[in-house]
Amino acid sequence: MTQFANVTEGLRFRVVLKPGVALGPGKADLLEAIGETRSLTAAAARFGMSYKRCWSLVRELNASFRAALVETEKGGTGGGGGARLTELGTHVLARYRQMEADAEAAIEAGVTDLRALLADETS
Amino acid sequence: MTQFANVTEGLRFRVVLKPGVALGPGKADLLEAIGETRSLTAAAARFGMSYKRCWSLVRELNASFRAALVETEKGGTGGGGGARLTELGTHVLARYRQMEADAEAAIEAGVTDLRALLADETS
DNA sequence: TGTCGATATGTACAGACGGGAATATCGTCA
DNA sequence: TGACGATATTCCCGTCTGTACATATCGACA
Repeated sequence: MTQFANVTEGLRFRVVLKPGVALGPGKADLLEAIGETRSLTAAAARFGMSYKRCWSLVRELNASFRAALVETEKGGTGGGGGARLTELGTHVLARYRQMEADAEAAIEAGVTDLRALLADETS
Repeated sequence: MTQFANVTEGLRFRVVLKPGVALGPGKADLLEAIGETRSLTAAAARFGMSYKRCWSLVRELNASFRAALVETEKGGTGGGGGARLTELGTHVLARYRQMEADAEAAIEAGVTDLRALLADETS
């Protein structure tokens, strides 16, 4: 149960911006989910991720960039708090998605080639 | 000491060919080193990597593809054995390097953009 | 035939990662 | 003003990864 079924056959890669700072599918998906659910708890639940991990990733992201990508509130509105993407967060996410698509297109031929060389399997 | 200084400032990404099979900078560098040193021990030492880890990665690679990427001999010739890249191994390595370059070019603009948004640091 | 140097392999141990649970904090609303 | 629901934070512990150590194996060569 180390890794769930989230890793499908699709191409997954992560961009290392700096030795300690990387942006990959996990964080991107999380940002997206936060933007949609407007809640860390809900976003985490979507992936079966623990709240703690979700919050750790958000903190990491916020600390890595010059401004927060995710803004949170504790008490209040409606339920009792919430989260939302900042403008920067939205921008970063969009950028990543674009890079993802670009890179995928760039190495598509190579991936096809390499996959043909893999050992036979039922997959 | 979990991560050494191997992760430079350059762009590092890994290609996931199949859920369990990934090809990244580590394995590529290792393949390259094996091709040059013709020895698992020497290749491992080059990165300060333990011999066992080196051998595990090689085994993993060989098992993943339809044929071995690295061929080894136990006793004999000169010192007492050795290793070398097969034709397939050479091909796979070359392919990966090409994909690496292509992808890097494709997302270069995005990386530049995102890096400009990182928190200020001495790096 | 015995030595040497490399591959091949298992065992034990240490550290990192992540999960779970418990707890604190906060602000709106009934 | 008290309850609720969400964020925020810490501790404990199991799991996994990889290192270190030890050892087996093998084949050319002196």
